Amino acid sequence: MTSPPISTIFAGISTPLFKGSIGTLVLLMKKQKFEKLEILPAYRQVADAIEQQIMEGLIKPEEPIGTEADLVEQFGVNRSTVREGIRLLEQSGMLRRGEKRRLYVSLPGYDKLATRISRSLVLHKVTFRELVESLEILEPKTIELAAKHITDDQLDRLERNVRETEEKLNDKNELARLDTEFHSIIAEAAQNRVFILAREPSGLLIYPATQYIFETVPEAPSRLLEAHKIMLDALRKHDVVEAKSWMYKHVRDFVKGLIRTGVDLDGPIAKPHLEHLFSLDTYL
Amino acid sequence: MTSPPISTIFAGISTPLFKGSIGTLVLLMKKQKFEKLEILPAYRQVADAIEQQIMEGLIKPEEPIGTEADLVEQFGVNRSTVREGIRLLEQSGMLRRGEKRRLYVSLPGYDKLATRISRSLVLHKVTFRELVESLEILEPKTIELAAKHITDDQLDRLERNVRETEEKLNDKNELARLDTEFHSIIAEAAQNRVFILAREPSGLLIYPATQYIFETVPEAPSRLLEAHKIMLDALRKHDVVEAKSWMYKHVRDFVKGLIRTGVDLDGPIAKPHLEHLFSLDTYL
DNA sequence: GATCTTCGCATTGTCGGACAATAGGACTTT
DNA sequence: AAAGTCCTATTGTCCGACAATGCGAAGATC
Repeated sequence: MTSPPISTIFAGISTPLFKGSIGTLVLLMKKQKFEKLEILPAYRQVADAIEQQIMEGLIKPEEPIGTEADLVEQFGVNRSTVREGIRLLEQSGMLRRGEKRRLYVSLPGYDKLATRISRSLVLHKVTFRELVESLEILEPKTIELAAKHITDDQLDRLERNVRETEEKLNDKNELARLDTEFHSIIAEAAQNRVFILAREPSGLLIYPATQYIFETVPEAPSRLLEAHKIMLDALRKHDVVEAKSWMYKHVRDFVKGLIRTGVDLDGPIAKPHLEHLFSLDTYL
Repeated sequence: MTSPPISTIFAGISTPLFKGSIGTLVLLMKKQKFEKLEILPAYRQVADAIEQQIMEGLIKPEEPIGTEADLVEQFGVNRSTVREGIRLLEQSGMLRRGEKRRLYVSLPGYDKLATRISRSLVLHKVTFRELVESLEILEPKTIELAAKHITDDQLDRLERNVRETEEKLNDKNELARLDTEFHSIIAEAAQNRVFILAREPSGLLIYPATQYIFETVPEAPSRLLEAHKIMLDALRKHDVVEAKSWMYKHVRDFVKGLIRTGVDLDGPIAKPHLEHLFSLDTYL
C-alpha cells in the first residue's frame, strides 16, 4: 500500500483495450449506415478518462493521482502508453509533478493558459490593430471593475509599483515589466476571473511593443508614470469615471507611441516582439 | 528520400543528450552562487525545440514535420522520448496528425483553445456572477464591432440562423445551439481575433445555462427570438447603438432567466451544466 | 488503356523489459 | 538532535519488437 490512489477506479477503457481491427468490420458492412465509431488511440483514452474524472470532481486539485505503475495496472495498458497520456494532461496543466515527483491534479494556471493563447494568436498572425482594438475595449472595462472591487492590499501593491516605476524611469526593460505588472494588478483587482483570463493574453502581447516604445519615444516613460499615478489615485477614491477615462487615454497613448515606432498596424505582431514569450517557458 | 523534412536541422539538444548527472556537480560547489540551471527532461526539450522553430516561423503551419524516425535521428534520443515530446505539442494544438498520419504543424484552433479555457474556468470554480458580468461587457462590445465590420455573407448566415430559430422554437436543445451559433457568428463578424478568443469561453460556458432557462422560463424562447431579430436588423443597418443596446438587454434577459431557474449566482458553474463541454472532445 | 486488386512498404501505436538517476525515507553515527 | 549513509520506489530514458494502418506500386481484369 505505498500509494493511496484516487477514490474511484478508472472506468475509462474496455479491459485489455482493443487495438483497432474494427476498421475491417466497418468495411464489411458498408451498405448499412452506422454511426462512425470514435476510435481513439489508447493514450488519448487514458488522458480523456483521467480528465473526465477531474472535470467531474471525482479527483480534486492538489490530490495525488497514482504512480505510473498504478495507472498501468488500472488501465491495463503499457507504461509507455500511460506516459503519453500523461503528457497530454501535463501540457494542458491538469496534471503536474509535485513533491516526490508524484503526479498531482492541478489547476491550469492563468499565466500558462495566457501564454498558450498568446502564442496561438501570434501564429494566427493577428495584427497590431486587432490587439490595440482589444486593449481599448478590455483595459477600460477592467479598471472600471477594479475601481469597484479593489482591496487595500492591491492598492498597496499598485503604490509600490508606481514608486518603483518612478525610480526606474530610465530602465526600459524594467519599465515594461512594471507596466505589465501595473495592469495585471488592476486586472486582479477586477475580481472577475473570466474577464482576467480574457484580458491576459493581450497584456502579454503588448509587453515587447511597450519596450519598443520606450526606446523610440523619449517622453513615453514620464507620460506613462503620470497616467499610472492618476489611475492609482482614482482607484483609491473608487472613482470609476476618472479611472476609466484615464485608462482609455493611457491606451490611446500607447497606440500613438506604437505608431511612432513605425510599426505597420495592419501587419502581424512580428517576431522580434516575442522573445519574452519564451522566457516564460519555465512555467510551460 | 521518403520524407522531405523541415528546412533546418533541429539544433535544440546537445548531441547524445545528457541525462542529468549535473546534480552532483552543483552539490560540489554549493558555496558559490550560480544560476540554477534549467534541467529539463529530454521530452520537454524536444517539445520546446520544435515549438520554438514553429514560433520563429522556420516551420510554417500545414508544413509536414519529419516522421518520428526522422526526429529520433535529429534529436538523438529514443523514439519513446520523441513521442512524449510530440504529445505535448499535439495537445497544445501546434502539431496534428494529417494525411498519411504524418505530423503537420498546425494552428491551434479557437474552438480547442476555448474549450481548454472553459474547462479551466470550471475547475477554478468561477461563479455565474463572474460569467454574466463578463457577458454584459463582452457581448455588447462584440456586436458593436460587428455592426461596423459585418459582411453580407455573415448577415445571410445570421438570417438563416434566425429563420431556423423561428422554426424550432419548441426544441430546447436546438434553441441553445442556435443561440450559441448566433452569437458566434456575431463574434466572427467583429473581425478581431483577439477579441473573439477573449469572448469565446464565456460563450461556451453559458450554453448549458441557456438550456436550463428554456426549460424553466416559458416565454424565454420568444423573447430570445425577438431580440435576435432586432439585432439582426440593426446589424443590417450597421446601427451600432441599436445593436448594442439590444444586446445589452438580451444579456440582461439571460441573467433574469438564469435567476428564475433558481441557480445561485455566487455559486460555481455546476457540473450538470457541463456535459456539452465533453461532447466537444472530438476536437480536443 | 483504364480501372480494379493485391501486395509490399513505411510509419504509427502498442507492448515488454531494462537500467541509471533521483528523491525520500529509514537507519546509523556522532 | 543533527548529519551522514544506505535502501527503495519511481521516474526518465533506452532498446527491440510487432500488429494495424494507409499508400503507392505492381499486377490482373475488362
